[in-house]
Amino acid sequence: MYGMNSITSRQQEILEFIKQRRNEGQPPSAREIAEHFGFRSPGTVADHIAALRRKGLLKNSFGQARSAEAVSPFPLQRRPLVDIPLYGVIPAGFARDQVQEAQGCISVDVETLGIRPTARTFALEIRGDSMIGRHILNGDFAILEHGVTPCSGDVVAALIDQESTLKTYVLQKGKSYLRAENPKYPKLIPANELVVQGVMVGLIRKMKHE
Amino acid sequence: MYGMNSITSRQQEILEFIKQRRNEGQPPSAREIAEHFGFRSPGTVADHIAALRRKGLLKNSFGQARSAEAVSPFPLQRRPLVDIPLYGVIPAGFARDQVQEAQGCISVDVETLGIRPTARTFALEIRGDSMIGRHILNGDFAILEHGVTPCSGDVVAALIDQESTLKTYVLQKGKSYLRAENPKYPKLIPANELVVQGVMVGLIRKMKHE
DNA sequence: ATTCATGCCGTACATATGTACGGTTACCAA
DNA sequence: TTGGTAACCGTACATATGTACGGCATGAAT
Repeated sequence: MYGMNSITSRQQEILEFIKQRRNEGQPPSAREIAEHFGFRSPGTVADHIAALRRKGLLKNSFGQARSAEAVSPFPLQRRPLVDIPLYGVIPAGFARDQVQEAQGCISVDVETLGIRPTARTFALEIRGDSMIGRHILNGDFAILEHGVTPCSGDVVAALIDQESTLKTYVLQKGKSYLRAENPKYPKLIPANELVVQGVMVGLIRKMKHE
Repeated sequence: MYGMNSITSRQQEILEFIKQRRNEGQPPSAREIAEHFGFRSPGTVADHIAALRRKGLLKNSFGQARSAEAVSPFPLQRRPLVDIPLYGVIPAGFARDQVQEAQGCISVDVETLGIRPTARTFALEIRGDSMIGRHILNGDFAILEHGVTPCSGDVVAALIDQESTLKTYVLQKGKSYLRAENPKYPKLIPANELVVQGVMVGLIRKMKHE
């Protein structure tokens, strides 16, 4: 006996192909796999699928079209994703079904950010360095959640002068303020009449690297 | 005529269902949609699919199983994802097919991080505050790319004393050093003999928020 | 009243797709 | 040699699945 438990290079190729196609859209059908590798028989693919199943590397439902799914090289390979709409400026009102203003979309798996798919989650590109004291930089993407009551010390997005800005929410002696985390912006703004658009729950930074 | 161009609530429901199922794994078949909504005819689903296509909200290939795909409410709805293995400590050697040591997996869409799917991308959970000067905190996840030659000023992961640490790579007078970005760690380590494991290209932060 | 889109039912059909079965070749091990 | 696995080919067959066609009811617009 040889290669009983380890994966062969051919099987590796096929597994990679399936994973790739899944990420691009649909998992491939058996005949699509056959065509890609030049097989003239769908049975050949079935053999490989069976081998990959035996070795616990692939999962698929019996008789279901395009159901091949790679079992995690990692404990959990594909987790539920959230599609987070990306706004440049937060609109004043949150109309539930008006997502037209979204400028883009960020997809991150839920586990990574520790977010429950609230559907009230959105992203905001940071402008300025007013929150550098909290290590939030210009160009970062803040992940926020709408409809959560902020605690003191939370970073929140609020609408000030038609512009949404990120600030620290401070509760002091029963009064709430917004504080910038940069000595250049020493202002403490009363937050009584302000609309808090969301509480920050995560951050994504893209390093400029050309 | 009424409702010619706008989407009806029923169609909205079906579109949402398709999008949800896509995110969870496979797009649904027509009969699965029918079952979910209590339709007793696949033709009903076909009608809705046709309507959604007419309105440019759905895309699907003719005759292909499970190919329903929502056309972006955003410019691009589902983009290619990268599955980034998450290591606690980077192993000394990078064996191409040994991914067992991965402790988890982060899924982010490529566009967001501006990464080409190099398959040599990995993630690392930050320990310590040695890079606080670059606004990288304890508990952050660094996204790194292996096999890239670092430029001066890049943040890199290097293996020091069996531990991988994040440092700034500095090229000075033809010599290369590693520098911590924290006054508490004022050391400048010669990088000649060091193995640079990867260059940092992105960062993901999860705010502790219970 | 007439027309048209929506929203559904049933049935039927074409094909896309998974799966089974038998055969072939090559390689490795006992 | 004998046995087992891998890796293919061909040809079926069962079913999963998309699609077409005709029909019915409702509500809105003309």
